[in-house]
Amino acid sequence: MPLLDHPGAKAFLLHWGEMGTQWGVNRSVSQVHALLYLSDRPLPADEIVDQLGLARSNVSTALKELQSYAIVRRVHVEGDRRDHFVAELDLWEMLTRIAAERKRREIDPTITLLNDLAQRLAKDGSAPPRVRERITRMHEFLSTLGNWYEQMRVLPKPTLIALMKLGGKVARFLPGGKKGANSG
Amino acid sequence: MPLLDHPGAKAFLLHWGEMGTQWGVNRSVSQVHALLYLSDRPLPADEIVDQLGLARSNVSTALKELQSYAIVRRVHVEGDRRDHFVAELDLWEMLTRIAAERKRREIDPTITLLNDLAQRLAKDGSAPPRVRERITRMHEFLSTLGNWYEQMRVLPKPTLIALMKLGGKVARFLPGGKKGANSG
DNA sequence: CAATAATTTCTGAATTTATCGAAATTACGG
DNA sequence: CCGTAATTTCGATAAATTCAGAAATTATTG
Repeated sequence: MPLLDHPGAKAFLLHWGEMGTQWGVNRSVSQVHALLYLSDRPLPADEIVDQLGLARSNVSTALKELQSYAIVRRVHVEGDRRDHFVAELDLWEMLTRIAAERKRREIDPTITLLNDLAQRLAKDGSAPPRVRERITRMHEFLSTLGNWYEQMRVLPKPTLIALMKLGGKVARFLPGGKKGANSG
Repeated sequence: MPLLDHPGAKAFLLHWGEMGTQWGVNRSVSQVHALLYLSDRPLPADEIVDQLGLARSNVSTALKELQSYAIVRRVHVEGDRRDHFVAELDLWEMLTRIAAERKRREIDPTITLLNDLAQRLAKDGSAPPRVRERITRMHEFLSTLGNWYEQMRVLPKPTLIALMKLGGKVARFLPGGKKGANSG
């Protein structure tokens, strides 16, 4: 029985698809992801086509995109020569992989560009001072964020989760921090 | 002299525009933002039109959108009856405002939907168990992230900056944390 | 409060992006 | 290897978005 016969499953899938479009991911890609996320078994492309009513080629492209984010992977199913696909089910893992890939695709090239521009502007006497200053600031800001991200990225997942659970309380540990530092 | 006569300024602006499209913001909006960010004075809409070569109506819409994120604001310029606009120049402030607005527009409604679905599925005996479990998990995950965000949001900006500068070292303060906890 | 400047809203054209179906390619089983 | 199933690539079309210009609205000045 098709997963999407269930209204809850369908509602989730439709919403997830819209969500994708708002974040610059095309609807087919996020719908395929939603379907695999809800599925209790690896699905072959054909079945995704049937359930979502998309063209075969479209599903192929979507699967490739999802694999490039490493949040879907190909698995072999005994006795079936078709490829099957499963979604990453650990949501924390899913989030960090998406973050990693978006940084790689979008943030890193931006930092590189800003770095070039900032260096060029520093030597260019004719550059409007404000432009130099603002681009330099933006470069510093994104670099700082990038460095922070790199440091978080390498922490073990349980550590990250613990930090998140700690929430605002982390501030207690800062030098001039709020009352009650280190005491709990 | 038009700001964009400078090649560095122009390169920044074009890149920023593309960046926007990849994150679900339309190019005009992010270009207007980039221009205001680089400008050393408040600009009236007309001047944005001239410098970017966009239609007046577009600029109007873009400014409205940027104001809805609270990263651009209208200012009055002595002796000129036209509205003028300036961008938020504190980049940390800019980031937190964008984050706040995107959460409000996209994440919060998703959590609401997932909450409804999870509740409904819990009572629906006919629901496929995997669907129930996965939707519930997603709901818990996003709620946890949302709660974390709320706690971070209310911290004073200097505290947030200090935490970011601390980077991976925050992990030292966790109960079973890495070597050297609390000793610095 | 009338005249006009400034701004916003609306509509349709142009461009871009998403999606499809056919054709080509690749992988597999006999 | 040959035939067939499975998958991907590619050109064409549909859908959606962006954008300009006209019309309507709002604000400001004298």
